[in-house]
Amino acid sequence: MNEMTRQPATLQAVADAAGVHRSTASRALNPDKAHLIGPDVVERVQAAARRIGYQRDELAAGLRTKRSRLIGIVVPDLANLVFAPIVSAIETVLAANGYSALIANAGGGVARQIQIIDQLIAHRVEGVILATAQRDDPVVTRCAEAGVPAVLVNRAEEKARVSTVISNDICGMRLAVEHLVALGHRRIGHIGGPSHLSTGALRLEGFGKAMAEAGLDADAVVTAEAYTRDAGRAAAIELLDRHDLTAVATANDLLALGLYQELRARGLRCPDDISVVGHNDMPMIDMVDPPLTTVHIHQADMGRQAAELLLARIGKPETDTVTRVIDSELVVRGSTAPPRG
Amino acid sequence: MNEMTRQPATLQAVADAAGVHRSTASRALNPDKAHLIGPDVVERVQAAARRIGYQRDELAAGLRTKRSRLIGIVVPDLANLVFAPIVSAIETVLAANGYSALIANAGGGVARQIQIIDQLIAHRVEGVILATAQRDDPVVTRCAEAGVPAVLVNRAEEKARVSTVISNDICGMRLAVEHLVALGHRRIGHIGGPSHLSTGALRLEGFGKAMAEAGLDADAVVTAEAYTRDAGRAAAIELLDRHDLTAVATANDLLALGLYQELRARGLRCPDDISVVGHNDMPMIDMVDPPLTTVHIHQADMGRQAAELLLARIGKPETDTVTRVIDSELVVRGSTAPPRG
DNA sequence: TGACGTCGTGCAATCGATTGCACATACTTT
DNA sequence: AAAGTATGTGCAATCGATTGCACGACGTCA
Repeated sequence: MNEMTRQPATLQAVADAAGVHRSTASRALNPDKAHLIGPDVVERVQAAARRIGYQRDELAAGLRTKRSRLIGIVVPDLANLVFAPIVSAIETVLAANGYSALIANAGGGVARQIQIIDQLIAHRVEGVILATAQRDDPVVTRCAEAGVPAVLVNRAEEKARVSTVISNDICGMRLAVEHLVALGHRRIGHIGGPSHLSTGALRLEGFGKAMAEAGLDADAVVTAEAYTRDAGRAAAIELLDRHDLTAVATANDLLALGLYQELRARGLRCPDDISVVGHNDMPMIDMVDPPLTTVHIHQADMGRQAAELLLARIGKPETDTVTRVIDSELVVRGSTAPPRG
Repeated sequence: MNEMTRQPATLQAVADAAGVHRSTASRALNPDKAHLIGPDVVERVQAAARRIGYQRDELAAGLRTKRSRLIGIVVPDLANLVFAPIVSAIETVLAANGYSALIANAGGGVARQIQIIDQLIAHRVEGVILATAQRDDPVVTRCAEAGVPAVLVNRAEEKARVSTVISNDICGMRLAVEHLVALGHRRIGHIGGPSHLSTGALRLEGFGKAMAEAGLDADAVVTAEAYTRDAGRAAAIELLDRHDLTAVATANDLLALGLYQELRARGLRCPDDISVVGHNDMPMIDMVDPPLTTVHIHQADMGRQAAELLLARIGKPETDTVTRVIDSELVVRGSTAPPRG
């Protein structure tokens, strides 16, 4: 019950307390090497370690072993609800495997992102998970240069240079359109996400394909500047000014909320006047008014798989890069109904 | 343009490239010590560093300097929307000061939390920010033992051992009650948070005081097991079964949502039959049906201040512990109205 | 009894950067 | 011109843990 509060106990202190050399103590404390040491000594060292409250210094150990047990996670914005479940799931998997998560907001532009990734590299992260990927992402390039394994989640690059876990964006948007068509809608518009993001591009593609299959025109399309309510509303204004629609499929729930606001401002009612379908099924979106019909993506599952992919890669660097596409599902709530008349 | 991808450049390599000793290179690259070195040499070293793509190894540097430039953040659940803005703000401040955030989910019990904090300590975090504090928290004790500066955010301990940033829980709840009283409500109930959390205890206290000041009985009180929708609904069932109320003030928005569900199940309408006030004003809560009247707490501000407090403490360890109480504000939306009849 | 394994432990180098100290050079000062 | 003072660099120890190698002790077998 010593007062070990001032100077954290070092391995040398344990060794002294147990009357052995510090290398012996090191081995005794390492499950993988403990068999090299006599059982009685192992016991003695472990007892000493417990007694003086020894805690291994990951920093020092990492210097020698080149293993920081740190994984970097980069998200566009932690406060964005879409990413919370993904990050949470990633962290859980990492923790279960003895890794800690170094999480960074990458709000700003690409320059800032590079800066962030360099910061992570400086901490010798063993790998990174990026939720920020653009269709051609300089950050991925930077990771490759630095030899840091990277995995993409939620957003993909145009050509898959690294392992990636995304939802089936094309298929998801198809579900949305098919649902609207089945309800009897013909004049269907689309509020798309930024085109430099895979989600924006692929969901737009899915929209086009599904509309064509239904024999409908897909010309009522406006692209939002960002995945925000405000950008959604701005896009909605443009879309509604230019087209006479009975339904809109949006690339993202926040965009749908922006559309909600504009509908309300125009005195239009959802779903009576216009049906709306979102995308992502972010937390709480089931509580909005009206409850949003949306495409549910398995965020926790994506996060988990991304983490597992990265850990596998770290364990076996020559592993092939794979792209996992997670199917999404339509969740019908109150924002869609047959068109009037 | 060398292929530096395999072995990351070391300081020694920079020194060699610049034709100086590595200690000189170290100083030339450190803004605080660069003045010790000749301007021309500094220039030469920096050029060399740039040329071979040198990146300082925080791990190795930290070993010597005892500065990891890492801050631990512990939250109950990253996927919980209440914490997202707080964590996001913390991370932003840390990044601006050259620190990185090591974030951990502390879902499980106290044992798991201790394990997590030990993991953080093993990474030699220079400080931790805890959003998990119980009224008497063993994790805080553990930090004190290990000599790691800690700051509490959102939830406080009963006796302030470390600096803390919380919202004015008592006052916030008073605002809620006063609002309901002003509308004409007399029979007002309360769904409280877990009593081992400061938010639960203080908001309950605020409820009692405000009711007393209004000359009303504060006996319609039920405590929820946790801050979740399900626990809120369970508490709502008990509360509604036992009391005939016209309004309920809840300790948390999620609890209010649970109450919403139960009201709907019973065919009661909000605010026509029962008014509801939430607490926290979490993201998106303005979009629920009906839009929730709630007490807005300045989450980003709290996160920012917590981070600043911690950084100040790290810079100057003898700093006094302070408790910052951030005033909250009532946001009136659609879930409150005068009682009928 | 001597050669040879095996097993357990200690020694010392190593990871990469930082820093107190010593030393050499140049520049004042009297 | 000698002594004294900046000024700029190099040397080597240091942070804490890991690990290849060597060495001593013990046991076995011939």
